[in-house]
Amino acid sequence: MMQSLWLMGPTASGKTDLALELARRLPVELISVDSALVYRGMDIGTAKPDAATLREFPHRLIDILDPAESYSAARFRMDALQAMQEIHARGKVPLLVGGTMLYFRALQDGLAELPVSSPEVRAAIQAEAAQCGWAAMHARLAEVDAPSAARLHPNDPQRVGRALEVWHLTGVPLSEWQQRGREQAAPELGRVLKLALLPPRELVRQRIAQRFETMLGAGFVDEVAALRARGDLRAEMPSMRAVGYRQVWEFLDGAHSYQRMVELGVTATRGLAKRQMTWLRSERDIHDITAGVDAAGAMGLMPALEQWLRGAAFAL
RNA sequence: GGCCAGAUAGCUCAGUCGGUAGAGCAGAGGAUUGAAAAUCCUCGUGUCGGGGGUUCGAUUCCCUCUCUGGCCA
Repeated sequence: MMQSLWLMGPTASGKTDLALELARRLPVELISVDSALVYRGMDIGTAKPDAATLREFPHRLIDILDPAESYSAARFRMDALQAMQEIHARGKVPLLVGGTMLYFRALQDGLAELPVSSPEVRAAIQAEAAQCGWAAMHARLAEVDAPSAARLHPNDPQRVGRALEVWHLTGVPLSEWQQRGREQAAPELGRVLKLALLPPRELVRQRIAQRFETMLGAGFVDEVAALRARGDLRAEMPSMRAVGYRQVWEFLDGAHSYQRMVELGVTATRGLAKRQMTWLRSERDIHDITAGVDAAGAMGLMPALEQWLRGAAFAL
């Protein structure tokens, strides 16, 4: 039976360092669970492990997409399951590490069978909304899919738009698709051991501010400038909406001063960490190992963790 | 030293023709099904700078003090 180790935590919680330490010590192979690390050329602002580290400890699902493309929870689910199978077949244990909680959730609980997004339909809906406003779009949704309209807030263009998109694409309301149930919650997933890193909020806030300065010192602005210079990327793309990238992009547009950009970037990252912690609070069966790492450091924790994993009948 | 303008939520400010005040941002909590580092929802009692006066009642009007800008010496 397949088994896997999951390491979850908000941004700047030390996930990467701990994952690398685990990879050094245990027969695991890494899978990234991160909606921004998938993009090539987005290295500094995503705090991606450097090239040498990635060579020594290959991560699946990093650098698999061009920033002009978009990824999705559903694609992640398929990609991750496949990577896990491959790693398992080699007699290793997949170690999934990351902070994109929707991806973890999709992997664990499955997703309803839904049509893939259509850029054309999506653009049409956007254009329509620009004309009549999202309140009207929400009202329109209520006519064809009352349950979804009731569930979704009129001010949530992303979800209202998606619900309309599903309707246009299939003629079947999103709520009905969802009612038909999620696809099998991946029985092949097997045994899962979830570890969580949840440092105190204040510490995370501090580290985020520090790290943002470090990123800037490492050439973050140049990185975004280079992406911009390609000419085919737009601020609305999922890749360029990533925390930090959006604020630097706006700074390069002249929308705000350098200092203001730093403030906005740090604040946006803190907001991200907050939302990640909200997910984590409702996550079932997680083992909070923060205290262990703090007390002993990743190195010191390892023997205890290794022993515990074996004690938990985890075949390593 | 004189004159003028300010002093209201952690920050930037609005406002009360006198009936003890509200936005944005920040912060906190929550949602989260092919964009998720996204998108959205909820939450605001604060000696309205200190003191005094007028008034039934002052954050609002008057006096005074303190502080901060600016201008003049």
